[in-house]
Amino acid sequence: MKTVPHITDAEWEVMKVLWNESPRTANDVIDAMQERTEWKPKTIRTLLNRLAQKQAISFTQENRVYAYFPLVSEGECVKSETQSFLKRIYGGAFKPMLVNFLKEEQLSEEDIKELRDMLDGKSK
Amino acid sequence: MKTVPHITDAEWEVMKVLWNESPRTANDVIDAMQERTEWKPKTIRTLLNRLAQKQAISFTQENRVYAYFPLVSEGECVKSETQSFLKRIYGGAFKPMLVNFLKEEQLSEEDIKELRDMLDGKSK
DNA sequence: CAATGTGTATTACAGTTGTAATCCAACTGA
DNA sequence: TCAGTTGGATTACAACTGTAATACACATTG
Repeated sequence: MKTVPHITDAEWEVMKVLWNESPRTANDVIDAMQERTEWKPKTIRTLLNRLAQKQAISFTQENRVYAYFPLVSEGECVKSETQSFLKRIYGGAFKPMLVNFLKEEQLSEEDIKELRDMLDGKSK
Repeated sequence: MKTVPHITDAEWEVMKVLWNESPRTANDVIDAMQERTEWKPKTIRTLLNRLAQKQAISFTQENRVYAYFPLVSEGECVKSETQSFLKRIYGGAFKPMLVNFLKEEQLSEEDIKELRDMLDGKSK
């Protein structure tokens, strides 16, 4: 099973941009990021570098410009982060978390219906 | 709404011990921890100190010995950590996460039944 | 009372993370 | 050709984390 590198909070924002569309040049990423954050361009370049170092992304070079693209899928990362979250908070057990969430969160009538349909799909 | 301090991975293990039973002396905590981790006693004391500093726990003094107890409940912390997790991974939306989980995770027939019952309880 | 043990307080130290600034090489326009 | 601009590489730096070790103060024992 492929292990995905650990992606930090700040890095995650950059990944989202690349998952959304790629390849993108550093400047494209910077533009996209500045619609959602206050980060300076230099900061975003740092994050791109770190992500490339840890092989979460890579790039192709076109003249002097790099175009970045993800090496790991959003699904993989979500799964991996979820696993460690679950492990930390709930000792790894999935159902207790669900139970807790369902207790705590407010869901619309449609949400509930949708979830129930999914459960129906799961049961044989 | 009360804000809980951020509790790190390592600190979380200590909190679990105190949530499980408190107050406990440092040595009690250390004993309990050593059943589950390899951490040195000094390490655990450091974690207790840091937790006390950030007011996640406090202590009473009995002669020269401290007895520690949580200042924040497990529920609060779970909720708070879950919020930031959700925000980071799913942009804060709860249902997409559930949908994803239900797709990914394998649940027993009883689990599914239990969840369905909970959903029934939620819908008016 | 002196040495030893024990519990707490202080200090250590490297790796990670957030958040950039500076340096350098190449391109571009005058 | 020279200076400014621009993209990338290197460096910065403090806070937070994991993981302790050392120092200190009080208590106990011989």
